[in-house]
Amino acid sequence: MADRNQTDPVKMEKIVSLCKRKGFIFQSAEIYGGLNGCWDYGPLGVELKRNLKDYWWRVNVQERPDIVGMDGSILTHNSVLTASGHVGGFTDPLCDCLLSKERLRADQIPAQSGTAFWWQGARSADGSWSTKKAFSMLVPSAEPKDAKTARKGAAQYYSQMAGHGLTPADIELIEETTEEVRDSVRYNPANGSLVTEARSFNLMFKTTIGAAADENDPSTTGWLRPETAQSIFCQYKNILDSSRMKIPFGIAQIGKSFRNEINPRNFTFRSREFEQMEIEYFCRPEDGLALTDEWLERCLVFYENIGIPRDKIHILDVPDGERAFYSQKTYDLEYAFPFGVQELQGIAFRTDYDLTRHGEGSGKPMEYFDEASREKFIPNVVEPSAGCDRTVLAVLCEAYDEEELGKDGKSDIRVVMRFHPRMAPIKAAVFPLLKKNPEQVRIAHEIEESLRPFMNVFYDEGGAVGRRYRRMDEVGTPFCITVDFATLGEEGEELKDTVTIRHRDSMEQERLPIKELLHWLLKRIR
RNA sequence: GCGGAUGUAGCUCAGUGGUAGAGCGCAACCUUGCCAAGGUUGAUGUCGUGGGUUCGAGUCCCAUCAUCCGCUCCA
Repeated sequence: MADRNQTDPVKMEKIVSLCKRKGFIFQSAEIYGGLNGCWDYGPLGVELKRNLKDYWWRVNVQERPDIVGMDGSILTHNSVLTASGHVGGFTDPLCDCLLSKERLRADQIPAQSGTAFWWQGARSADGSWSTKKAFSMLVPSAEPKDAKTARKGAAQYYSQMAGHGLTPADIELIEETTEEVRDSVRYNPANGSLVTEARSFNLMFKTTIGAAADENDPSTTGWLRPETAQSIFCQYKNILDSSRMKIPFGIAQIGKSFRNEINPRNFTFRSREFEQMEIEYFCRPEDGLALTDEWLERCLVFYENIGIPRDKIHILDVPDGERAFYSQKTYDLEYAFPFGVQELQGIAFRTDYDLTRHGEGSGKPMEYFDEASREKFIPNVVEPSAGCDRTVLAVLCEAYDEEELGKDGKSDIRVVMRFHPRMAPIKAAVFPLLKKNPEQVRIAHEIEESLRPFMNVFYDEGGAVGRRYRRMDEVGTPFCITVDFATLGEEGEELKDTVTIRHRDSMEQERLPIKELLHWLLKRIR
């Protein structure tokens, strides 16, 4: 297995560049400077993502009698996320000490009074280094206002100086001023250093519902959902009653979720707005562990079927102490992205935690009555939860390939997106060999029109045919169909009404009658 | 959030205070009987954004936004 920390920034840059150049993924609001953590899918990207979602839905919902789908609202009732623990669990105001870098609870810093020393920056005596970073240090009233005490504030500047081969003795503080402060909570009691502004660490997007809503009134507070799971839990009873499902059964959902990530990173991998593909599979408590393993296997098969081989998925059996407290078993499925090994999806046995919380929060019964055993119990749940955008990104990374095709001593690098045909945004391209030949053009258009109702096809007649093949390689089109002189019957009656099919991966060609094309393609792209 | 770097055409980048550039790509035409870069012509720039210094700023200064790398964080 490859080193977990191995990265390939150059490859990642090439993928990001190709995504923009060919219309897969753009930065959101790019013309206004970009919106941090948000991305837009272009014409090819949306086809790719739709292919992924459609295939996932087909495999996990339509082809299974024991799973049904739903599509919940994104705006979420305050009580739902209060009951789930999302609202109360993580809203402490936190700040960072500028000196020690430790993280402090802002509401637990005692008010202090004393003299604050301010500097607008620092420089070395010989002028070889300087910084204009402002810094402040509090000397509490109880201590003598000794310049040496205050000077320790220069420690803030030490780490930067060290990089320039300087020692603290060389430092010269710029524009030292003092200020008497009373009952301030902006200083770390442990070392006197200024702390950053307190920030709330709730990662959810809060909003108000209703035009006259009050931001501080809990009854009009709403949230953009941080996961799709909660609406499944909330509707579990309605779905059970209306669909006549019996345990074990699952509810699937694909949809947008939102997290106000502190630090979006790595292209679309960590976005503030993202799409999830989740299943909550309800079962008897004693079946949860075995089902978790079953789902692990199913998920691995799914990834194989979208072009990510089994040996590229790292299975992390999350150990005790690192799992969420309510989970008895969690697998993280990871993929070696060019920026490191990162989580694609989780499979968690969440016990009866969620339904119990919503039962308590709503006061509504969540029990299931099992006719066979005459038992009443709160179903347990196994949750395979995949990130849709992350999977698209993994598919892109896995597909990206460069092939050396040097000829006559000249270097020629072919960039190919080796998508599985069922994921490819464009399934087939149709070319006339020569655009000046009206018959070839006519037949090529006829083929294009005959395929279009069944798949995304692309017609092109510009430039040499080899160039058109290469353009299709770069966007991962698996098949190119070329109408040539043989199609017209100029090379014998037996080749009349046949075309060449050129394969993206091998660059090899074969001949096929036009009337067999549709069937031939459908078999390969489904 | 912290530290470092970067931001100029669709992409990759050059431009060191004095008229905005190249390669590739793209469009049109020519050429082309099956695997890119042959010929001719052409289009595309708030030099990330906003201030400042200057007679003059892509270039210097400040702020801001975004991206990348390393920490941190990820209920």
